Amino acid sequence: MKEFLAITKALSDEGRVRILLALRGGELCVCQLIELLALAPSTVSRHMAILRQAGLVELRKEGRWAYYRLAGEEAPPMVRRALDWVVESVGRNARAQEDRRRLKEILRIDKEELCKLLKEG
Amino acid sequence: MKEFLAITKALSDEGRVRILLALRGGELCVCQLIELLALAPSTVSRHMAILRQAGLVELRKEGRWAYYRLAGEEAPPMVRRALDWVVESVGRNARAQEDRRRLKEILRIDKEELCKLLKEG
DNA sequence: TCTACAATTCGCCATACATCGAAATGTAAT
DNA sequence: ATTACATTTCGATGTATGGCGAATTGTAGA
Repeated sequence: MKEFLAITKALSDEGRVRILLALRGGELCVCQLIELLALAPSTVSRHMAILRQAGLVELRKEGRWAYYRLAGEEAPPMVRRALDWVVESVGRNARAQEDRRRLKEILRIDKEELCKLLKEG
Repeated sequence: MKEFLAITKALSDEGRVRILLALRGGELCVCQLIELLALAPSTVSRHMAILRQAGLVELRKEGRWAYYRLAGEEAPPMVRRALDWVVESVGRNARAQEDRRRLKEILRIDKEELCKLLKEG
């Protein structure tokens, strides 16, 4: 029950749901999610910790960068079904499509460049 | 997205999840849920309002009594899948089984009798 | 009409959570 | 070694949420 509630709580924030949907296209760097959601780095980092604690996303660290991806096939059925449910329920949402569009643009920018831009404003 | 978040928020409280699982056996009166969860009537009523707003349960009023049941087949797929997910994830939980046992006993008591007992404490 | 009563709504309190900026962490480059 | 920098952790603040008791609502019976 605790694990289940960790998932439902993780899913009960719009920003975190948007993150999960954005990760459908493959792993993303934290700075890319910061740009997408327009939130403070500390806030996004906290969101990722919550998603990770719930088992919904996995982390890969490479140098200074942190890449997050959706939980894989080996994840517990409870988690897999949660992710499927999210995608089927809000994957075609207006907000989700807008994010998809913006994400394409964000991915065009080099990561290093993107981080610089974030600092300036 | 708003409807989806209404569901995830509704599901992110243990008491409300227990209520949904208890309703698997068919509709229940509010006083029966009060007894099962050992919460104040006002609290249970609020929980039911949240579940109803999310579309997860339906209400039937009969005289002074209010009966709640799980959303039916005609409910949106998002809701149906949520309920299926809940049942499959925590339906066999220890807490859920204990509730099932206690619910059997509660259902043996006449509703009028049960309400009287609740007043006394 | 008046009373009893199941359920709901309201007002209040304590706790949990989202957010931010500042400080800390750890890695890469100079 | 030192600096630069992506990310995380920490501390503070405002808002949301769960809980209760009191007051309200609406229905059934006296």
